Amino acid sequence: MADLIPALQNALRDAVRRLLPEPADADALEVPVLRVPDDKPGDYGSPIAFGLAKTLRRNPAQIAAELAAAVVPPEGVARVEAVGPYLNAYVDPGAFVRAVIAAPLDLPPSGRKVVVEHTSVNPNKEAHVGHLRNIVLGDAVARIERAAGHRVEVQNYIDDTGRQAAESLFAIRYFDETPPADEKYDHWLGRLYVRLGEAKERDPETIERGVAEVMHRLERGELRHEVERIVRAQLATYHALGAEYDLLVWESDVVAAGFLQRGLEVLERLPHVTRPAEGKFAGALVMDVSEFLPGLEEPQVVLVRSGGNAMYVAKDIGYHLWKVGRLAGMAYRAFDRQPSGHTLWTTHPDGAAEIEGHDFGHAQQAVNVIDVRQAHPQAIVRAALELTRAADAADDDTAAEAVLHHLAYEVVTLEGQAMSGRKGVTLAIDAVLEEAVRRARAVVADKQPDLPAIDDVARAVGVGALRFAMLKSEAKRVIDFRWEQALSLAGDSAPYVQYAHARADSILRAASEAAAAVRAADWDALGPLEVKLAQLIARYPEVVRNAAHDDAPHVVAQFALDLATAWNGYYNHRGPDGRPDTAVLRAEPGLREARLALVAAVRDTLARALSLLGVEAPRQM
RNA sequence: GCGCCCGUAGCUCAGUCGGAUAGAGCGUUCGCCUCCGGAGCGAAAGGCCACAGGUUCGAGUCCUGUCGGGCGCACCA
Repeated sequence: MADLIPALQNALRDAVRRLLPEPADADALEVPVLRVPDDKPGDYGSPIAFGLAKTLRRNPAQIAAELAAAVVPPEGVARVEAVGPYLNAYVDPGAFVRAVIAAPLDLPPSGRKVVVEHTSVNPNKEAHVGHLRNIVLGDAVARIERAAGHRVEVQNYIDDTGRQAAESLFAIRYFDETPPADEKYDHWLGRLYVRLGEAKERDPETIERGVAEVMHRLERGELRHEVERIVRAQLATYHALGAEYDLLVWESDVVAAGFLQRGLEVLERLPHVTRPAEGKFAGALVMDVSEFLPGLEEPQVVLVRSGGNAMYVAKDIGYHLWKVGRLAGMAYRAFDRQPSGHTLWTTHPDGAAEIEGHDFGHAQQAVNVIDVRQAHPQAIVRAALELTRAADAADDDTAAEAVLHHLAYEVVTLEGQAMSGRKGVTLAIDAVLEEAVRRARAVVADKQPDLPAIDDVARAVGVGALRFAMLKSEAKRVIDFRWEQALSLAGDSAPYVQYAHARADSILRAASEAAAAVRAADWDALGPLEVKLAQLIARYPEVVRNAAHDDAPHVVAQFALDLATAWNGYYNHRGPDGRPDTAVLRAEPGLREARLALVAAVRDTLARALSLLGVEAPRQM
């Protein structure tokens, strides 16, 4: 609960003030308050006496005892007592649980806008398990940032002028094949791409010439329609995973909008960006990034080669200057209608500069979900953004604070092997999805054969299990993808949480069906078991804040597991006599209503946490 | 060589930005449906939190070093 802890901190601070020779010293005092371990008495505790022991030069346990005597418990706290050197508070169960249930789950709007870029798969083949982590992570981060009160725009960058797209498109002509009706377009293209790689050994000149020509056509935007076809096929996969986007950003449009040139003009005004007349960088445009990347052997980064060609980072910098509102001049139009009904927009040469109700870019923060191997180039983009911001702040202190957070996630290996598209050590997301849903369906059919919407449930469970497996541990952890582990339906998994949710919902359903004599809740009948559950629910806003601050979905996943575990434990709890003592529906009137309210809060909080991870919470499973 | 990340139970991972006797899942062993969903619950076993110093009343958490593993260090994208 939001205000109980500050109230407790204030009460403790007041007590300290009475104890100190210089009462003013207490004003700035930090009062740590934590939940007490399960085997210790009390609900919230503070180690405040430790810190005071030093300045007072006295035994902390003694100080704790004196503070306990001096403290005036705030509303909602029954009493405060010393437990050794700790100061533990017992909340008043009725008041506490009621307050937790009444507290809003939503965080207030921040007024900040965050652009989350993720997916950004090359438009030349089907997405594989390596991309899976990116998509799921990015999607969850977007949901979490939104829940934290920020305006969020999800961008998916389409590298339509790259070599990979060119190779795939050229392969169609080279092998002169037409896509089969029974194979997804991106899968078919991926196969041609691999075949072309093999054919290069036999016929290098023709292929090299052909690919180069396709690249030029791509740059001129002549093959837009062909690339769009690939992108649409890939989008079907992302949508099946539950991910949606706000805007596709095409590299050819970034270039056509002049962001490369204009970005370079912005950079050239910086003292860090120079054009050496001699030395190894003679004729090139370079940027000194030593301020941001200390310890580099070579602090100069080439932006434009001495031959005049721009490096890729330069394009990326231009793109990012637009993201944070330093450049404008892009055109947009609708691309697709996504499963939720949300329109997916795209940049487009024939689009409109203004779209009613949309203000693309102009973010205060950019989050880039890109694997850790890109850490270097990302740091360079970030350095460029920081440098331009610093330059602006010098003569205009209203310059927006724009920060780039590179969410660097580790790679996914496949059964211990490094993933490699070329070598064919790869696994398509579509195949994994199919298998996940198939396995989930078998379990659902076994456990709940009479379930009405069995296919929907199997999908929710299968996809949920997969997403959860990608999200439950930190991004910087290497994930080795293994079937039985990723699709586990037991233990630390989405189905475990979903099951807890469905169980709560089934109680609430039964209650509403039997709603004959509804009493007013008797909050005072609640006890310590309910407090433990409510304490977890009360953490939710803090969990969202922390997860958003660090762009760390695993924080939410771990919370969902904790809450589900606590709820399952409560549900199965037995009293000293060995009999269940937490029955909800069969509890006495009054207590029953209070418990029902708590169960509803459990269910809603579980559903909310799962939704932040993009995991559905079926009412039955 | 330089830089970043990781080292916690047999395996896979958490650990509330320094607090109480380090927690889960999987696996192993033993229990629990005359009771609201057993995809569940309870219990047992399993740990020099890589190692060595340091800071602190207090270190898995912060600092330094060592060892082991991963990744990155282009006028490539």
